[in-house]
Amino acid sequence: MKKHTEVTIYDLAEKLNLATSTISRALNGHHSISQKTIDKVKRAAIEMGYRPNNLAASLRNKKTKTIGVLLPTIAQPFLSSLISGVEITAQEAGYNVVIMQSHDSYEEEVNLIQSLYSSRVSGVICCLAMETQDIKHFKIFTDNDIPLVFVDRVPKHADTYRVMIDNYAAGYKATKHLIDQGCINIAHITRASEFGNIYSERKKGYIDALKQNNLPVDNKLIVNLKSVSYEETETATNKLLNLKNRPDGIFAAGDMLAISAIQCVKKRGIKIPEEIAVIGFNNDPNSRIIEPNLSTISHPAEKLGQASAEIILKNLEQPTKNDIKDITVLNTEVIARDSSKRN
Amino acid sequence: MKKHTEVTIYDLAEKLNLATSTISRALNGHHSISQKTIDKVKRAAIEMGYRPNNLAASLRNKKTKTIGVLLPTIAQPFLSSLISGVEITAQEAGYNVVIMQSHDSYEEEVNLIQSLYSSRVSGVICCLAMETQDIKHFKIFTDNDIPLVFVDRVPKHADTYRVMIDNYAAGYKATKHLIDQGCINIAHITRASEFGNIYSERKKGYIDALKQNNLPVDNKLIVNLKSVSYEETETATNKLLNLKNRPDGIFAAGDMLAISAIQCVKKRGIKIPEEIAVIGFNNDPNSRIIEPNLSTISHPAEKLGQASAEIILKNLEQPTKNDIKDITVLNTEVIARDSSKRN
DNA sequence: TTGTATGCGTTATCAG
DNA sequence: CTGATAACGCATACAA
Repeated sequence: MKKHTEVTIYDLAEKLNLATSTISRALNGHHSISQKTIDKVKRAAIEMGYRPNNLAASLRNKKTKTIGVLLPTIAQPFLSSLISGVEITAQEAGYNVVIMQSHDSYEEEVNLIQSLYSSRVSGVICCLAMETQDIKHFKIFTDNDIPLVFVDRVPKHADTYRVMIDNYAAGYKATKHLIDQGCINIAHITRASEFGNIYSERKKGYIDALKQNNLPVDNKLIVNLKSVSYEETETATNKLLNLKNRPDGIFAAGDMLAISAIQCVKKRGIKIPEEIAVIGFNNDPNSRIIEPNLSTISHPAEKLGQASAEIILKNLEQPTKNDIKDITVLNTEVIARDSSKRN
Repeated sequence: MKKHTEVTIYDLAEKLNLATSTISRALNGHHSISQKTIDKVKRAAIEMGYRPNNLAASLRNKKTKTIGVLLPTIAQPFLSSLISGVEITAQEAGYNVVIMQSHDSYEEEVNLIQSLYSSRVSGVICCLAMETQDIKHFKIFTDNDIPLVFVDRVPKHADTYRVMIDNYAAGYKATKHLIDQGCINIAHITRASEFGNIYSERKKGYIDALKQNNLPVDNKLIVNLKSVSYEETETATNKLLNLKNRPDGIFAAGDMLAISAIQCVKKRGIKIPEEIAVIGFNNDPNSRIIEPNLSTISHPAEKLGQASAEIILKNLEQPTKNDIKDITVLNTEVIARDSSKRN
């Protein structure tokens, strides 16, 4: 039997000869209602197939119990792990998660932010699009006291929460690791710098590691790519390999970049790690499949998501009056595998 | 300046000396409103920082313009591509997407389904949890004419839309490919069968391909794993390699299974594809990184997502009175790479 | 073309 | 402990 008619608290009230307010309270286990009534109501609710309408409740309460997540794409191991962390944390607290992809487009990001606001999400977690150069479109959230957390690719100067890793330190560590393996001519493959500047920070770490270890910084060894495609990485790598002073180490700012580089190096018959040591960034699943296994920097994606969600939840429970929006920095470490180990 | 007070159509009405109904219609570009008023209203809306409250509209309209997606996990290349397909299609139509993960648990699936219903999503796309053995928890959607689409891991008998690949045919093709390469003793590594029976279909295809090519079916060559962990796959593979009649081909029902198997085979110093040819399933990014590159079955994940979303959208536009819920079957093909090519 | 009145399903306030 | 009623913000039927 189809019931084309939604069962509401009115129906329950009528059936049980009670007021809707009593039904509502009973359903929510309000303390001022006798256990007897609560039981009676709940039983009837199940019997009649009552399902609460969150929409109505949200409208009334002015809170939706959903967290909006906006990021460049979800089809990337790192980001889908991050979402997973958000989702699990939110779910435990009874929150839903709506996910949107900006596809690294500023325009889409702006539109989706509007849309999230119109949906009256309780909080927002965002990883900026590659294209994004300003964050004025987020003002609507801060203006309306909707907790906002930037994660991973975050603006450098902003009066909002930020959850991230120390990209500078990680870049330093990665480079230092190669130096420790005996590399003295280290190249850096990275992406053209952006507003969220995770890449530029990694690069700074790279440069400082070189300097502090008395190694020269050679701009010809630094490559800024527009995309992460295999082709672009291959030509860039080939260029490096053709240099007079061919690098003996490569620090790639992402695992896919590193993997493409390795594939290219191998094609040329150059030995890894003996002739060129390689380290990537992110600890993608792929890094354990490429041969030799890729050394990389661990990136606590799921924890970033979890931390972001927790900040939102905490703020929703007890809105911070003071404007202290702290920055959460999670730890990273070098994972040394065969692509760099020269024992 | 913070504005702690939401701007509503009432505010606009007051400011412009118009009725709220006029405002509402103007905002929606209703044809019965003069262009002049429309312009005036829209301008004022922007000026005053008006943002539509989707919640209220949804409650009134009884439609939320959001699609619920429930699947085992999003942190898997195949599934995150699928979501991506849903999301892009939905976004174009002005729909939002809420995503939930069952983590392959029946209990979680049931709870989340309730939650989706309570949120009054306009439609639902679901890939069943591994544990799930029945689908009575979805009855609430069909009972209330909320379009429901099962995708990929779908129930065999159900009066709902299904979007999937032909797992039987794909299993057959994969096996036939190995036979064509000269394999005569082909093992099959798969997962313990489930209600959504994608694996059992693939296995049937495998068996029929053997039979129709006059090859014996040997149960010792068929391995059913409980998980996709490397360890479990490794021990299973070792068992196969220790058999008296060692297989000369392996059809793994998933790329990760195939990759683990390859890694194990290589450890033993057995040559791929000369001594053992391997084919996987899904065309995960990983399959192009393992060496030798993994032959596999293409799986149109994003298209599955897109097709599912389109069915939901079409149904929302013009609800199907008749109960014809068709099954959409997308195409797959063999992608032959080095792990199986024995030219 | 515009205005009036009402309801969508809840919850909170205030009374009893 | 329970009940009556208003309000959340919007969109529609009906009137003008």
